[in-house]
Amino acid sequence: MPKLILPDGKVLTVEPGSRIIDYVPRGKGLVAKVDGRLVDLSSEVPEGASEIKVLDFNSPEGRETYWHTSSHILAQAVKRLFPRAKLGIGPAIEEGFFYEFDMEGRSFTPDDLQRIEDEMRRIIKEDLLIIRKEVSRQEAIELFSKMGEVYKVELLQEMQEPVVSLYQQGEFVDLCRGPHLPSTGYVKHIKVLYSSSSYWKGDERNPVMQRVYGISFPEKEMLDQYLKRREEAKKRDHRVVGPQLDLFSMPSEVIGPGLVIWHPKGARIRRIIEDFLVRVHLKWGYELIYSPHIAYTNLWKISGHLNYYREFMYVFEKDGIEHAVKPMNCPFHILVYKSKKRSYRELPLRFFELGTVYRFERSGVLHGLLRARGFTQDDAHIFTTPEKLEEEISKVIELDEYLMKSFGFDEFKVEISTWDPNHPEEYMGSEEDWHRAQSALEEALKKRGYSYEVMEGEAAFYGPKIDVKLVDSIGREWQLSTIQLDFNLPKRFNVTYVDADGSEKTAVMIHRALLGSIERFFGILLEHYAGNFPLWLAPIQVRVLPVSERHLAKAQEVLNELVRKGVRADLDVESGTLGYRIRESELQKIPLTLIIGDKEVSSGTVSVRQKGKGNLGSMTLEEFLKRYWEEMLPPDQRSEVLS
RNA sequence: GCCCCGGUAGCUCAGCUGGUCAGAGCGCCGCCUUGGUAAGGCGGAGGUCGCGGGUUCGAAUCCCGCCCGGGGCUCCA
Repeated sequence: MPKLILPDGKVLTVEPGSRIIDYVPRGKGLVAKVDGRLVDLSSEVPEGASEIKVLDFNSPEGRETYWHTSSHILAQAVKRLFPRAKLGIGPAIEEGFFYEFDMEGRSFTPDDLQRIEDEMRRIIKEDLLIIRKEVSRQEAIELFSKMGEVYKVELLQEMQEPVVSLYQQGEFVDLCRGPHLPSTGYVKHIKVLYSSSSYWKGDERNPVMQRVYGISFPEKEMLDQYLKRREEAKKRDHRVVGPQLDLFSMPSEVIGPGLVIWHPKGARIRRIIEDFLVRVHLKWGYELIYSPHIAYTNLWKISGHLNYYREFMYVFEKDGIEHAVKPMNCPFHILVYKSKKRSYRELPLRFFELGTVYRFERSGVLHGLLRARGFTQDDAHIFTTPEKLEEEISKVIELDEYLMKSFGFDEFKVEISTWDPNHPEEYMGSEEDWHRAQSALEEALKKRGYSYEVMEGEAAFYGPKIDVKLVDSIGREWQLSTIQLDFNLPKRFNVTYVDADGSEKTAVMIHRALLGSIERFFGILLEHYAGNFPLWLAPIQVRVLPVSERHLAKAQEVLNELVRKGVRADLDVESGTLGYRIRESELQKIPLTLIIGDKEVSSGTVSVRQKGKGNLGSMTLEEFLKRYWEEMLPPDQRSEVLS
């Protein structure tokens, strides 16, 4: 007899041929997995089934089904309001769902979206049964042709399957693989978020579709929380906060899109980050190098980049020779390596550069600091022998972990991109190279205790890679570090070393950028902390604030002492009430404010106010410095660091 | 690049069915206030309404082109 496991872990024995939903109290399950196959809750227990798992919103499949059904409700609502809308596709996405429509040149207004949302609520209230039907492909083509759903017909014509499934809820029928919730009433709290245009099948030669995005949850609180998080993310937007705190600007109308100007305070933070990176890399056995910003395009002809990268490069001609601004640093690092004959004894060699590169990204993908045209990579290339590869990867991961934790990120997600073993001909390098490299990556991660996901077939043609995503303070994921093996460039540039037996061998090359780009990382950091940088990164660590002009001299004295000790401090010389100036200090997100008035002058103390914590009372300047000194230093310069 | 939306003072935005439509708040400057832990009061300066062209007696407002920004552009029956 098949057994059925409810989301709460309860196990029931069930009868084949009976409906799964009959064993599941309403609200306790959304979709079922029969021996690993996802099916509708309203389907029957198949003959020969052994295990049926009922899934709820806590499972990825449960959420996906929930959102997928939500997208059908969205489509039904749009069809009711705009009968001439033609259906495109409507999947669940990572968070939420969308459905796209051909609106005959019309686009949705905010008012339309509200009406759609209201209609969706009505459909949910109607609690329409969702019925699966299987028909022949031909039958389906006829049905959708009759309905004028040309896109559905197109999809059907591209399909191979002789039988397809339809899902019907009330008057609405859609071509869909499913599974779906049992009825529209299973969806509880929905919100239409925004609309945008896109192309049918993502191809700009195809008709324009109008996409409507939405989200839904079983609990009101979940929806509220989601909306609050979106709101919070919007408030943290680095493109708003950055200029607000006077850190940087991007006056694109004057200098062009995708380029950054670093203002004094932003430049300070950047310099602190860069100095920290340089010290740490030197400590970890890297050599610091510099390379030029331009070179003959021929250099990238050798590297092979020019062929498929040319449209992203800034190319210009001088003296009849074509030059390019560098879109990457790799070739230069290789040239450093090749400047002399290398012995296996000196490997691994690690070259590090804060390399500023320019890439002509398509205008539509630019996004503040996160996707710019000019940016600086924390780029390194490691040349090693195959024997030392795994240990070297392990070291890189350890360094990555140290850096991320130093910047306040504790949660990571790791992916390994491997080749597609069915198409080895699409990749550079031998099968042996790939197996050794991929297992080196996996072993290194395992040793460091990381769980990871293997993305088969996702590797570049030139080698497998590790990508590290981190999770920020409001739960968003960011792809940052990348550690890539390269079998291609060492061959193209003939990167070799002399081995112990006197033979010349090709070195293994690792590209790695851990922060990715300083600009992008800075943007993420800014959003992660919502501008409240930790003390060691804060552009102004301490503001000295005299209560009145009488106390200015004393305040100046305190400031001088702080500056002499190397603390980044400034003096508030504004007029206005004390309350106003404290507010100003808070809004500027200055971590520490020292207030100096009559009491402090006479007792020789300072009144300490910490951002977010308020008034901490009075203490001597020495006590204050002792208390915060360590925190003001970069992580590698604190006394608890032993290495 | 393509589609949709947008560009008004340093910032956030109102005005936009053509005619006191050059406005508000914040910020800035000045004066008064010298204040004890997140907004004291009064006054003032500040704008080629993104740029160029067109329609009109008249354009921030309507039309066209360009520049720049925002949201998207298979996670996919």
